Amino acid sequence: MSHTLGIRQAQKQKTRQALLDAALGLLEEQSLSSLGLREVTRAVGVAPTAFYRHFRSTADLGVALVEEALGSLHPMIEDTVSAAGDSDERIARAVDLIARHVATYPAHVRFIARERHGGVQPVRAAIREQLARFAEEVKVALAEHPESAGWSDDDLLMLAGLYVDHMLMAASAFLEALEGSDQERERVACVTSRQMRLISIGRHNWLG
Amino acid sequence: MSHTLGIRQAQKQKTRQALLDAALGLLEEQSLSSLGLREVTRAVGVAPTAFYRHFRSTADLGVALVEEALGSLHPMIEDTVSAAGDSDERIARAVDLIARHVATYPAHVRFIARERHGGVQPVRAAIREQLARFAEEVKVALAEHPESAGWSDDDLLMLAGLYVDHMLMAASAFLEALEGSDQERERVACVTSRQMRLISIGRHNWLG
DNA sequence: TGTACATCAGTGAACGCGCGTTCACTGATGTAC
DNA sequence: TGTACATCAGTGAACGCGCGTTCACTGATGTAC
Repeated sequence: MSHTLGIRQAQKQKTRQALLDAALGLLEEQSLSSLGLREVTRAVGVAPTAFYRHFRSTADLGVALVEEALGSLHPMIEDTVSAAGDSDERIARAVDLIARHVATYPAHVRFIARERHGGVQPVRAAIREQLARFAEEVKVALAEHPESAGWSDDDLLMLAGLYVDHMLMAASAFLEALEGSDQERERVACVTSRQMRLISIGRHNWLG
Repeated sequence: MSHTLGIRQAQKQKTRQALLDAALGLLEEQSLSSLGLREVTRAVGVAPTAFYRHFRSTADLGVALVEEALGSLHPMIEDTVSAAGDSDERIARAVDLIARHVATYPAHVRFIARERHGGVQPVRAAIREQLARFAEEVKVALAEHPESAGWSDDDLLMLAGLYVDHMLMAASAFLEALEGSDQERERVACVTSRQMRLISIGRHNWLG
């Protein structure tokens, strides 16, 4: 039988998650450096002092949110880059996955886009570290492709970095279009596809 | 003879600029949505109420900062994209210009990177608008190149958008490396150059 | 040039308010026997 | 199973503080004659 959390631990985790969720909601309309501890506890319905049982500060909560937000991206990235099919099929699949992810976790995407260059140093550092790990993973996946024959490790990492950055740009563009019309979203998808194709063409003709 | 500002107007402009400069300094370590009006006036040495003679709110000041920060970019972009020489020379020149710009106006670059996706809607809108204007300018400049023969207007705009976004990514990478070693900055320059070359290769083989 | 009045950038006191943090506490849950 | 004690997530009062905004003001600058 599996280890069951005690009632106390389970309740604590539940409150912690409620704080994270409430913070993520509040962060749709402000940035972390202006998020107040009391705002968060008020939204959850606990006393301000309860906050300290879970986080040292809002910056600390922010770092936890980074793990949560970027954790959900890992499987998607794997899917995107290691999918079968020719370039155009892979691009179409990647754009679709990004669009779906943004529609499913808009607050997570907004949080990462906002705080990547935001005013809270530990959060910036956590995001940078996770994105570097992503780039490393993408690099490993790219190395598997037959098109990568003759590519140096350094060049693969350069390309992986370009992919990761561009994926984030695309996600943020989809986010802006989320409350817009279908047509607007279609335009973002179209432009993103063509930009990815251009990068892909650059890749196939690199050193060639 | 040119029109001379009255003493009153001149003094007012001086105070206004001092408020902008002080805000820009304070924004190196926080984001606009947490910047207080009193912080700014304290840094300048005027009464808090003086703020209202120049701006309705810190968001309003932020919009003014967007004009200032992105205004200084205009000539640089013109230079970069319409320069003579072959692709590699143009790329080397562009990377050098970006690195110099970041070293000269680090606070401006940080402000734009931070507030592009920041928590203050009017500021985000102002940045988006200015970047769209940049992309339009870049598109026009690109259309002049002989390599652009046969390109549709839409594809040129797609490419221009990719350039603008990537330029911002590069600027932000240089910014992170600003307080680092020469070696670190050299690495950023090297990776950026190769990414630009890959995009350039994609461009030359587009539809071909 | 001099005078009388208008303008308006910057002042300083006052306000009500929400903030982060401290502290001793409560009472449900966990543990040892 | 029952009892006695330990743990600790969440409470609620209290604190000092800085915030944004209001208001009537001052005095240098500008303007009309």
